[in-house]
Order: sequence, then C-alpha cells, then structure tokens
Amino acid sequence: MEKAISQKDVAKIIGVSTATVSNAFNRPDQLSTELRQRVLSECAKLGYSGPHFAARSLRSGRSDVVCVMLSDTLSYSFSDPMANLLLEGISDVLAENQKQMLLMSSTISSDAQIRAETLPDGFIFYGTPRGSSFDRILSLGKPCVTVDFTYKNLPSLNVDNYGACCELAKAAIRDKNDLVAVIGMRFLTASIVKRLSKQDMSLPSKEITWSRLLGFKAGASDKGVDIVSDNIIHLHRNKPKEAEIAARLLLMQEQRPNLILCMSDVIALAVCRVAQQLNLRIPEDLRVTGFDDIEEARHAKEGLTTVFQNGIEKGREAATMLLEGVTEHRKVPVELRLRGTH
Amino acid sequence: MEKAISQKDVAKIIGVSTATVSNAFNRPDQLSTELRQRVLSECAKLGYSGPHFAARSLRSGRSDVVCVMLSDTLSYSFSDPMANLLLEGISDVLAENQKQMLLMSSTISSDAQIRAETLPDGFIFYGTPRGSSFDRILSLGKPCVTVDFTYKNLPSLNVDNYGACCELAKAAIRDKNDLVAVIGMRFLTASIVKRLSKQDMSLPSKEITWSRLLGFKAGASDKGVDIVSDNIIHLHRNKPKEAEIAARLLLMQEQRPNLILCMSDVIALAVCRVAQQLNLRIPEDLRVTGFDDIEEARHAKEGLTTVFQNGIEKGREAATMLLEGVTEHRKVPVELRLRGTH
DNA sequence: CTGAAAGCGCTTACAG
DNA sequence: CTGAAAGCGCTTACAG
Repeated sequence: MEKAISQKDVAKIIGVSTATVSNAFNRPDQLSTELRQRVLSECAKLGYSGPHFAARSLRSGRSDVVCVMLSDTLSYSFSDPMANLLLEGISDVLAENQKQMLLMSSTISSDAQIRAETLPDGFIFYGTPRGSSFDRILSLGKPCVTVDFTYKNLPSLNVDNYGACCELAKAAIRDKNDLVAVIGMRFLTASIVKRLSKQDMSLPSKEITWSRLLGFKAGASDKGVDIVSDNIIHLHRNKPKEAEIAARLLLMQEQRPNLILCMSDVIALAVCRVAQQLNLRIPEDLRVTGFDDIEEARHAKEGLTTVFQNGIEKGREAATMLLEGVTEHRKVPVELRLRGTH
Repeated sequence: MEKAISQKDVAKIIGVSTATVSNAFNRPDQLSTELRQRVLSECAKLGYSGPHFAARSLRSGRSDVVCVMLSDTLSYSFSDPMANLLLEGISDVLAENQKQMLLMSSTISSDAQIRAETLPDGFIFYGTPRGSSFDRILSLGKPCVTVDFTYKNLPSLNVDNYGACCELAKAAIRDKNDLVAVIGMRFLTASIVKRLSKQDMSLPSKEITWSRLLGFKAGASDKGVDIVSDNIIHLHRNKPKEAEIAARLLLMQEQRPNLILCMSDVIALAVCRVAQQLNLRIPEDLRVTGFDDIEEARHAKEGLTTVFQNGIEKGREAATMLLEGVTEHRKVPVELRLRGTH
C-alpha cells in the first residue's frame, strides 16, 4: 500500500492552494459554495477523505476527542451495569456533538497512555481516580468533569448518596431488634473480601461507598440500631462472585443478620441467590436492599427494594456539562424504590 | 493556563539536544542509562510528561491507538452483554500491549469521525458494518480483523453458528409434532418487531443470525419439523423490550408454539418472563433455548438451555490477531449447554 | 553516544 | 474570495 494522498497533492491536482482545500473541509464560509463542492467532489474522486488527523490536531491544537477516565480497568468497567449505562449516555451526547470517545483507566500509567493523555480536548472522570493520571491531566489545564466524586472546584456530577441511603435504611429497618449488615465495595484498597475492623471505620476515604455507609448508619441510628463494623463487608469490586462470598459469610454466622443493606443491585441480587440456596425466605427470614435499580433488579421475582439512579441520564449530563463548559457542582436525582425484598 | 512546555524547551534547559530527549522517551538504547535517567527526572521536574501525542503521531506515522468499530451505536453496544464481554477481552489485550482503545460505530459517518478514522493503527470490526466506513478504512490499507463476519481474505474470527444451531435444534425438538418458533435480530433492516414473510426467507443477508436460522432449520428438518416464516420473528435489536413483544406475539396466537428457539439469551430470558406472566410452565408448556450463555442465563432458576461462547476469550483472540498480524480465518469454539428450559 | 537539520501534513493569519 | 508562507512539536537518518 503506497502512501496516502495528501492535501498538498490534491490541491496541486485540482489546481487550488492547500488553504482552499483545508477551508473546503473546515471553514465553509471561507469560499464559494461552487468551489467548495468542486473541491470536495474532486477529493472524493482522488480518494482523499479529509485532513490527516494527527496533522490537523497538531496544527489546530484540537482533536475532537473526549477521554472517559475510568477509576477501574476497562475490562472490569464493561462488566459493571452502571458503568455501561453511564457510557451509554456519554456516548450518545458525544456522537450528537461529533466527538470521538477514548476510554482510559486511571489504574494504568504506561508510557503509551501518558502520551495519549495529551490527545483529548477534555476529560470525564468517572469515580475516584487511582493512579497519577489525575494530577498529570489537571496540569494540562483542559476541561474536566468529575462524576461520583468532587475535587476542589472542578465541575462535578454527583448523587445524594448519604441522603438516599439514610432514607433507605429508615424504610427497611423495622425496629431496634433488627440485626443489620452491609455489603459494599471499595471501603478499603484491599483486593479481598473482608469484614471491616473498628479501626477501618475511623479512616473513611473519598469513595462514594463511605457516604452510603454513613447514610445507612444515620438511618439505622434513627431507628435505634447500630451497624457494627464486623457486619460490614468490604468487596474489592462490584462483582457477583465476591458478593456471594460476602453473603455466605454473613448468612452462615452465628448471629445471622435479618437485613442486609447492599451498595448495589448486583450485590443484592447475589445475596438473594445465596439466600435461596440456603432456603431462607425473602423477606420473612431475610430482607435485602440494593442500589441503582438496574434492569435485572426489576426482573427479580420479588422485585428488589433499591434506590433508582438514571445512569444514562447521568452520562448524558456529564458529557453535556463538559461540552458546554459548565463550571458548577450538580446533583442527579435519586428515588427510593420500595419493592418486595424488604 | 499558559502553553505547555515542549521538548525543545526542556532540551534547552537541560542542555541537551531534542534528539536526546526524544530518545530518552522512545529509544532507551540510543543513550546511556545515566543520561536517560537524568533527562527523564529533569523532565518530570519541569512538568514535561513526554512527547506531544499528535506531533509524535504525525512524525512517526503511528498512534498506538486501536479502533473497535461496532456495527451498532456505541450506546446500544454498551447495553449488549456479548458486546461488553468482547470489549472486556479486547481492552485487556490492548492494555497489556500499551495500546489505546478508540470506540466508533459504523452507523456514524460525520466529518469528525471520518477524520478520526485516520488516527488508529489498526481496526477490529465487530459485526457486519453498516455505513461507508468499512470501505474507507479498507482503502487506508491498515491492519484489520473482522469478528462475526468475513470479508474476502481479511483475517476473521467467527463462531460455527450454523453447526451449533443445528445441534441445538436437534437436542431441543422432541418429535415432528412440535410447533417450533424462532426469535432473532437483524434478519432484516427494519427497525420494528415483525414476522418474516415467505419472501424474506429468500433474501438472507450476511448477518450471523441468518446462519443461525439456517442451522435451526436444518436441525428441525432432521427431526421432521418445518419452521414456517410466520413463526420467525425479526427484532431490530437484541433488547429485552423487543423480545417481550415478540414473545407475546407468539404465545398469544391461536397455534401456540411449544418450543421457541431464541438467537440470544437476552431474548430467551425475556420469553421466560412473558411465559411466567401468562402462567405457562417451562418446560412443560413451553420450551425455550438461548444463545451465548451469559451470566444471567446461569442465574435463572430453571437454568437456560443455550449455546456457550466465550465472549472475553473472543475479544482477546481478536485483539491478539490484530496485534500479531495473523492473516488467517479463525473459529472460536462453542458448546451446547443443555439445562432446564428444553 | 550526541547534535543539527529536514520534514511529517496540516491550519491560519495575512497580503492581495 | 484566494494563495504563499510560517510553524505546530516532534522523530529520525546522518554526520561527527
């Protein structure tokens, strides 16, 4: 395959300057419609499909590429229902605005990725970033929007995790005799399933799961119930397999909880499956709540009690904020969905 | 925010040539370890995080970006379980090989996307492409791999859809008195749910669902059963909502089928839900089979009878083929999973 | 092992 | 409305 034809080549063949070819593609107002049409159709004939991406980007300083920086590996994110909904919303708005989507993970800082960080015109950070990319990208001074976390006065999009979880706990807890447990992810950086220690409780991170936990505790406290650290299970990731392990841990212990507040529907549904295997009836023997209200939660026979957040709308909003240059902190509404499992 | 520091700037400050700075980042063998370390640490101090992406790409002719060209919108693809698994596998291998992932949809041909098509070093096409991007990209002469379709001698990765479906039909059909229906997507280009006409049957496209249908018909024929076009429902997309409409269509007709062969687990699970709403017992009143063996299929109480394909492995294989420059046609193994719904 | 210099393909002010 | 020319930031053969 020989080298592709360039703007200079087609300009010479058509008999105009390169500026005219460039303008035909980029600035229609700079030349007559007739000339523009002629140039464009000649280009098509010659197999020139428009300015070379890297050259244009170098010269103009723009790429029309938006980076979505995920706080976990891409691979994991594709398996997470809420991440998929968010990406759905983002990709819609980007497509509507002729932007390309580059997916990166802040868990990676290879040379190649560091280099690629200079490509996008803007960034959407989804979830608290892990590695060094966040600082590097901030120093680039390009537009950024943060989702599910806040950083100084960067525009951000969040959910009222604390409030929603407080309300949910109040709705799900009957009286002070309830034994309440919690399963959530990312309380710690540990990559194993484990109970929290008393000490862990004094070191909350910026992860949203801590806001949720504090919400649960506040709601529980309102009902006269204390959620002890021993009954709070940390998962590395929002994965069914991990959640099943956590559920077994809780449901086979001497003092079996009769209510498990889960930080996601994925976890809650896994708990329901384990309960079924152990012949525990829901909600008679065990009550379970989720978070997110993913589609599968609505398919469950009992109907999962959970908190709805609109992932697609959240993605759309985040992308819109970036493209419109919004500079404020915004909230996405959430809604309690009280169904059969509590 | 002032302009970012360039290679030229740091070279002057450190007191070496730009070539040395470039080599420190790109070709470690071209200078002594000591000098390289000094250059790198000075760069870090100065806030120079490496060569500018577009400039490097323009000069070197490489971008280290791989494009995954989806046959549907990004938005839809993020909602499809198999697409997500494929992306999971691809993203793993790309990360391992320091490649960035750019997601595009062949349904789009905006100027911005056409321009961006010149950026990647290689392409993975997932599913039969829709618009004009395929031809344009082929003319670029860059490495391509096709997944779930074949084009001339481009390297491809496929599944034996025909064989698997033939076997599945043989396993699921009991005798020639069975009334068999099929629900699948993309038989036609119509964006509505509809029964196929006799005429439609004579115009198979290159979509994999046609191979599957022909496999079903062959297996059925082996059992003395004919699947009539009226009992074959076309869905626009592999979506639960559409599948539920199709299921209602079939289950409420006068001659109710007692076996529905579905082209995906998403469809099959939707059929099971509708059957339950209609108080039909599975498998006594209705048998159902799927395709893919997604995680949810294993969660279903009855255990869905389906065909397993390893989406993550498929993605890994496709990415590996692209990066290693494989030029052959390859197959991913599939496996019948006979469980409770047939 | 290091440096001076050409040029990748384009966009954009500027002169006409 | 059009064209000549500078230069975006880098990589790479080449000379030393």
